[in-house]
Amino acid sequence: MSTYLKNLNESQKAAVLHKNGPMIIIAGAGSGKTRVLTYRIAHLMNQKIDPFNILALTFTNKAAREMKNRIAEVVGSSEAKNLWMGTFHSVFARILRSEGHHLGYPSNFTIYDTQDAVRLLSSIIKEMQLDKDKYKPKQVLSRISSFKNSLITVKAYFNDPELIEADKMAHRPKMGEIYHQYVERCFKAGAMDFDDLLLRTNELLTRFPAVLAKYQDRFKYILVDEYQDTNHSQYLIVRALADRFQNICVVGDDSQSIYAFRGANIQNILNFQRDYENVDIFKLEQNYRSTNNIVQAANSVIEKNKTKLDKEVWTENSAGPKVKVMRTYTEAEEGRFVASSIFENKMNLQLKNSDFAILYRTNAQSRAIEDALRKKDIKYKIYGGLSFYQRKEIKDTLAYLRLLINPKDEEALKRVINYPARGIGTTTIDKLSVAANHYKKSIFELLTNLNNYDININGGTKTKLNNFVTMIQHFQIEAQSKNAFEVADLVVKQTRLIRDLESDGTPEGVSKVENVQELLNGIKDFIEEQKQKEEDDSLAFFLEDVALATDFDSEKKDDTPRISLMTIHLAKGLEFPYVYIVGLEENLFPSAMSMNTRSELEEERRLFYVALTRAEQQAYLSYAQTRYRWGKLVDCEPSRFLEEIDDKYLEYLTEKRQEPVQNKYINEDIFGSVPQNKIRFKKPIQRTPIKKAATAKVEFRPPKKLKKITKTKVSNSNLFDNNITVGNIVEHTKFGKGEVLSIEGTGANQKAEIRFASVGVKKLLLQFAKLTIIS
DNA sequence: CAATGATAAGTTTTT
DNA sequence: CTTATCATTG
Repeated sequence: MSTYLKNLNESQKAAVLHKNGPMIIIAGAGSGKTRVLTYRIAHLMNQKIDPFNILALTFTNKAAREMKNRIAEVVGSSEAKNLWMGTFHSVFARILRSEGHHLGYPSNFTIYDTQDAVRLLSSIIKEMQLDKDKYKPKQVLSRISSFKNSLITVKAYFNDPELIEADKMAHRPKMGEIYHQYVERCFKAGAMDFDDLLLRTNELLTRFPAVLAKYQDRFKYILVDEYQDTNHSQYLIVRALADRFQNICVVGDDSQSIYAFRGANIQNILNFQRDYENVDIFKLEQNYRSTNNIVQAANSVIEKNKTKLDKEVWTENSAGPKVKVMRTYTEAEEGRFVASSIFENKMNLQLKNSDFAILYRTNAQSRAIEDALRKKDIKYKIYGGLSFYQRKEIKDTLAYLRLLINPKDEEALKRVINYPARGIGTTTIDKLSVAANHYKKSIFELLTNLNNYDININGGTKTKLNNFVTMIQHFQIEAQSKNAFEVADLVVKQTRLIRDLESDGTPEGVSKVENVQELLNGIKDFIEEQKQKEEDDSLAFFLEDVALATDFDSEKKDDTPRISLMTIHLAKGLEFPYVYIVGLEENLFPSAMSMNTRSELEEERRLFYVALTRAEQQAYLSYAQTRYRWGKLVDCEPSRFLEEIDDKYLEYLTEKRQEPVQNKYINEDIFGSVPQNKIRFKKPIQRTPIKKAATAKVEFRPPKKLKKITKTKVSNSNLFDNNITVGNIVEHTKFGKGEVLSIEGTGANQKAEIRFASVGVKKLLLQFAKLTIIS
């Protein structure tokens, strides 16, 4: 028996050895799912299955890369290289490059990212003279996206009275027309958006039986990781491809389905046994990752969900410390708590930065944490957020490269035609855009022969336009003999893009120059890596890589160990010894946007489950009582998820019940005086009642407004007088009980001298000291 | 057409 | 508080 099988438990081994026919592996968090997938593929190859015949679809490129490397360790890299492995988007983008011509797409089609798509929609909405407040480009895009994910083409849309009616009711009667325009314009530009990569693949496989047969035949074994997060479009692709051999293996955990917002359909995993015949079911329920306290705490939360498959995650690991819960007054204090806790743990337990992760619900939360970490000089890395490739200077540089690969790429052209400024303004661009639509040609095509078309542009502008075209064409010619790095280098120099940034002089300008420089280095690295792997190192391929890259893919080689900061969504699939989950507050986590239906709330709960199960040794949960939102201080209630965890797995670092905060919630009347009897206690925020899950297909949600939260202002007036007096016994969150010896100063500067039992006499600024009067 | 300042709008989560 | 878009001026 092969050595790798010895590392598996019985159910893992069974899943690895199972050979033909449909199978589902329901893999609880931390149950060694990746290991099973890896060994299963390696095992297939050891059984003389040609890697060319194996298709493995993963959730991220990083997961694919890592799995490939691990397989290579078992079967050798020359074999592993031939596996078809990657995300749905990257694998089918590649197939569409060679098969797209059936659908009328060039092989060099551009992949529009979200920003490109939003910009295109903005211009369509503007051209149609629609009210952009009713037709918000981002909302329109998400609606179009859900159409595409459900395979509702423009034609299908207009054949469905219900959809048309729904948009009418939502005051967006022109939705269908916008959708139509959008699809046409993308097609004309030789561009596909993210959803097109899946939708067009479906179209390809449906309309061209020969193509379908070819890939059915090629992919004799298909494996899909994170199946719970596939959408309808992906589901259909898998079904079509697996139809011939039925050797389909899906792996997933319904409890970790967290991407419904982008069309993922949890029913795909729940219904797998109905979709295929004679399905063999494997359950991986033993958790190897976390302590028993973490496993049980997580179980106690996910139990509250109604929609789920039957499984019980358990572990033989030791109980470990309880999950610690911390309450703080402000988000800044929350940040300080996390930073000092990490600092202490590092010191006491001899841990590395890489042993820690801080997870949050929204990217915006990272700021307060960062500030605290910087003050403690703890090195960190933020994943996600504004990624490198989304920065303006990078997108501009890439737009030039995109344009010379695919001159029809209108969004790229609009980005760079006047950047750096060369005297071609919006008026000209609008005229060109209108003419391009009229002549059914791309703007670039018009530009190559301006005099053939009737466009009202004056001579001077025409010269400028011609110069631009000549420059791009020059790049195109150079690109035939130069490699991707040399071309990019030429572009940033000749377009004066880099010089424009350099002349800026501000610190931001300097960092932009560095970023562009880094992009060039990235291209260089890319070429070398691809050469080594004997794979495509063309500029076109680099652009595709970039379009589908996630933040994890652009990881810099950096020796300093750093703690990781990321959203919970990004943390899926990762694990860390110490995990801090911050911002456990109602309206933040669960998000205010997700409390309208049971299904949305259940997804938030699964998200919390994912967060908690990232931890191996110890999990910390924290929440703040006040937090800045849009620059305004708002009060927060602790998250319902905290109550949902069985108390016996928790340890509260602060008292569970929050005491009314002295000094902060005092009504300020118009005269600025502060009546003693007007101390306002926090009202519990009323929770949005849970409505029944919507059954509608793809509907716009009614606009939801963030509930107004009772807001009190902390001012620096005389608010701080009157409360604490000499002789009071007070309690401090850190120092415990103490007696007030004296008070000096007024207003914000008021200080009190207090003798604490624990630390002796301290002088504290009342404004900042967290004191509760006891007597 | 470009640069500057004013105002509005926005924070879920991402391939 | 930050970013994107708009309006005004040179």
